Amino acid sequence: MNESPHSDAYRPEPEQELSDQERRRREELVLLRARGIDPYPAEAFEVSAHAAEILARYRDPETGDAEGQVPPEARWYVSVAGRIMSQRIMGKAMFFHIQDETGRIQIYARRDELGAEFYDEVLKKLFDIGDIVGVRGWVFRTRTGEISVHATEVKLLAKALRPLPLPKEKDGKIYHAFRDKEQRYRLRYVDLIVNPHVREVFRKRARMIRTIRDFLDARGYLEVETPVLQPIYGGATARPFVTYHNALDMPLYLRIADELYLKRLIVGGFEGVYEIAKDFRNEGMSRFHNPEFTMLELYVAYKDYYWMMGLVEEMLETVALSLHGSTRVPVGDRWIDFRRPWPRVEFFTALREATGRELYGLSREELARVARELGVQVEPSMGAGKILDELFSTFVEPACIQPTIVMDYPLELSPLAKRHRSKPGLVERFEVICNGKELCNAFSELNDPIDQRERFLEQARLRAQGDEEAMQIDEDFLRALEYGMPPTAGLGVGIDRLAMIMTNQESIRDVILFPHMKPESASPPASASGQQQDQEVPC
RNA sequence: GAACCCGUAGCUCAGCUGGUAGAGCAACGGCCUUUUAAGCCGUGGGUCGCAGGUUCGAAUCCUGCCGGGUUCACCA
Repeated sequence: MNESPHSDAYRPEPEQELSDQERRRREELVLLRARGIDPYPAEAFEVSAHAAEILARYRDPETGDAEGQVPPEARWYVSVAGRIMSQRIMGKAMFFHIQDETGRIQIYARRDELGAEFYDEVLKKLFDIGDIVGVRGWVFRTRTGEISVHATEVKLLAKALRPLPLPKEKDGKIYHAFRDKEQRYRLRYVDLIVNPHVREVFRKRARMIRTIRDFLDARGYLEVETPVLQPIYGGATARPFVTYHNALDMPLYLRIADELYLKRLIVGGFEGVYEIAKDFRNEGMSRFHNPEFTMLELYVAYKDYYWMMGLVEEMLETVALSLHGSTRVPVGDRWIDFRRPWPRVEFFTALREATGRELYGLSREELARVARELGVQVEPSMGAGKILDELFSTFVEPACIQPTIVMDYPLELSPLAKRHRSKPGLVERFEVICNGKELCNAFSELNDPIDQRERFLEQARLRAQGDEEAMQIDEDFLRALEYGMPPTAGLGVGIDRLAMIMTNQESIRDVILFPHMKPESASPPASASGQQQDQEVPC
């Protein structure tokens, strides 16, 4: 790796900046080396067992008797590695816990077995909570019943120079937990070390995605990768991040959706394609929004949105069963039940039930008047679609806690969806609303190239009127449609929001390992205001 | 982008109608060979987010800035 110039913000300051605990740990490095102990040894440490495995296997009362009752030749010797998480030193013997990926196991170490000098001068004085060690020894059960490893060797594998914000625990209750959100998100590695439930959230998230992938693969759909850098962004209404390609001397956009590329693949003859990937939207941040977020998009040829409803129901029910062993998922102080089938309600019916007003067929002016009567602010720039969208998210969405399929959206809101087969002014589109938020969005895809061009032109008109989020005309996509796309059903699922529900987390930051944060220290890189940065970046 | 709340030791927090900082855990020294929020005795550690202002005196009051949280707006 190159030597790169540190910015002032990140250059570590010498001694004075360090806390007393950090200074002491750095001094210990010197003392360790003086004794011939490398605090960062190169060689591998062979691990023969993990904490959870030891606890599980030794639970057997036949082998789980107190030390001394298992003859030496019958002992189970193990080699474990992990981070020291607690220490109790009692003169000539000590206990400590180490934590590996699976959990914690207690270690018992005695001076008369490890050597007086090593025990007194190294283990007691130079090993700290947070250090990573390897331990060899045999498994036994202590007088108080805790399954532990009786150490015959303790080896330092990596010295920790910073103290851990360690919570205390008694009778299952956690004291002084590390819970400052800013610190937890910025120092996610520390969060993961000291907060086991955080590790569990991300294991569940991984299992969720694995389940979805297996579900789609089992049906023969092809997982693909499409461009993140796009010359024209499309597939959703949102403001993009702009970047710059130096060699081509042109701006590029980070994708806001995969949709238009995946449909090109359907034109190309694949009959089912999906992508689970990051999209990027240059919008505000909140506990439901991160600038980069994960989306599943799926397109299946020769299907329509009715078929897709069934698929989504089955897929999310499968996810719930996989993670919870039940279709019922705890979210906050209630349960969400993904058991099929879910209620289905038409967009305008839902609005009518929520507001007591019939809005289907009303003109823009009539909608604006009704909206104002209902206390919803209407800007002059808002079209009919925008007003309906506003009413929907005010009156319908928050009330949908259990998974609900809302179908048949107004045409103006859906420039990529096919016109409804029988209802004028509507499109064959549905959303799954769950826990008061949109979770999925799906249509019978618009495959009429002439109609698609008209929809794009309408978007262009909105854009000309100042709607920054209106879609751009993508001539290449239109060309692809002109070659002919089979009737196709498409689906988008917000993976982060699904993860929030499935892991019972209130903020999207709790299901994204490294959520976006403002820089810690004052000055962001100069010229951050411009989006046409073309400085050479050394790499 | 707006409103409200928050920022004190490594962590969790107290102190805030002004008088130059405290607790528990963590750390350091000592005792302790089955402890587990180990225990007992002793010790150190903070330019109270940053910068200004008011005042004899500011962690405390005022202003601005930085960062975070929540709600709203935009959106998924």
